[in-house]
Amino acid sequence: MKNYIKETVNLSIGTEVILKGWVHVYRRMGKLGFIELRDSTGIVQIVCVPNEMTLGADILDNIRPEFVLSIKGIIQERGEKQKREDQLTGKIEILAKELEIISESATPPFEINNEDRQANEELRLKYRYLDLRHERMASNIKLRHKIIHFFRNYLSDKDFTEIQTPILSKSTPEGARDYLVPSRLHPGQFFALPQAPQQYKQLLMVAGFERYFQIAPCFRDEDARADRSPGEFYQLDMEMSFVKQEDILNLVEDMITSMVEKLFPEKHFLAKPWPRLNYDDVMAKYNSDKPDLRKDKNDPNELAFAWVLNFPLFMKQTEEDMFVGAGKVWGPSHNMFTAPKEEDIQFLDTDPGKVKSYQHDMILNGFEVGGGAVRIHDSKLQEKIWDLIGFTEEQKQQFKHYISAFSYGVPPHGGIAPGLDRLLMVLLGEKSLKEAIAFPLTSDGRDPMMESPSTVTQEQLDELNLSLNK
RNA sequence: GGGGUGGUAGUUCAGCUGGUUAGAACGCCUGCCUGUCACGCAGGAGGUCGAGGGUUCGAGUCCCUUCCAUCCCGCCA
Repeated sequence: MKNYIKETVNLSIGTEVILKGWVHVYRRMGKLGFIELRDSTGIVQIVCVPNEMTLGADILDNIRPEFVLSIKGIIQERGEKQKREDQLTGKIEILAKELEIISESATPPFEINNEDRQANEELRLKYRYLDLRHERMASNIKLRHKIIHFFRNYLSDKDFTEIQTPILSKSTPEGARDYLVPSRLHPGQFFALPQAPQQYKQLLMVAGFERYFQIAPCFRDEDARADRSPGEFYQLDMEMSFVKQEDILNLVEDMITSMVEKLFPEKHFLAKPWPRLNYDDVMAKYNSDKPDLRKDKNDPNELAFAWVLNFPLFMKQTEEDMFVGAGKVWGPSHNMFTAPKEEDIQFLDTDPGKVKSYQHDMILNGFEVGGGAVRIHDSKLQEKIWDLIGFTEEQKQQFKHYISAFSYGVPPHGGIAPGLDRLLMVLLGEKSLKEAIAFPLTSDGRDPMMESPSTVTQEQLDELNLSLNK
């Protein structure tokens, strides 16, 4: 076994340790060698004095950055002039006794130990396994883990059950373009990757789980933006039964607030509790449904969370929108399962544009970091909504499982799905989602490291009954 | 699909109204150095200036074509 570098500060002077890790920086002072050794927990200085070494003194000339080394040595206090108060291990160093090269490294295409000089994004992604060695990137990915860990514990303690829903799913006429997966066993038929586990989580409520969550991958075949990954992204998908909108907002607000206070203690909230704003007011005042409410945009630690409520249930469609039902004026402003406010149901027939919904958006510093709703749990009302947005009988048939399920006792339910990537990006103060994701795609949906997407063999295509037309 | 910006050394970039052998920093290689920590010192290698064509006595620089990157719009219930 090895010792972790962060342990060395807690062990007493004179303790023998075995450290294994990467050469972060190597400085040669004649016969002396100073290695800054890096492992997953930190960096410590190794002092190599040939006279003191029983093994490896002869290889001091051969050491290069990013070599993997094994070092046996003694913890010693640094001389007064050598102490570095700003570093975790700055008061100590390791006097090497034995040194071995475990693995050599080619010269990296960019510098690992210099965060200031950043290579361009495509090069970083091509060598992502090296880019992730940068302290900032590693720290981002570890924080992502801590956030997910916090949410899991928080929700588990509140009787939520984490459930995995299928990745191979069904194409339905929802908002975004689907990723399709051809079925080999059923020629001519396709799975779709889920845009969100929307129907599954509602069916889990029908099943009686009452409280569900999932760290859910979502797939949408749309072009990227700075705050929108191409292809896939992760949401903390949640759904609860027997709740009102108020209950959902309170629970999520407490969860996010607690997480931020624990993991980002330097951050401060512009307002607690979060403001709850009307969609109409927000649009009138800011001309955006996700306004940046910060008072001081130069303060990197200011967090302006807010809820946006009372969205219209429908939006007028232009001909080009054509959500479904060609020629129909109204389309769902969010998703078609969102419940209308009870007091507005009377307007469904006469003035649909007037109907407000139980949609709730969570916004932060100008980003939408989560959205959800209280759902329709009355199948008659659901069918009425579908008629209004112009669903054909054929389209309704694609949801017959859903209507069928809703005939067997449905609890009132609702939920939300905070976007993990985007939330993390804002909390980290990063300008790109890619800084919050271990292996992101480029903006045009490629992976320069794996070189995906890629062509496949004719045999694979034949087996799937696919042919490519030029 | 439309628009903006960019492509020069391994990396990040400079290179003026076209003019000798295309530069800097860091990285890399060699040598020296027993307390460095942005180590230092001395020396060195490294370039199809994205590609193709054109204008010109002469093109990294101007023009055309094309490829690539990146951002925005469309799109994203």
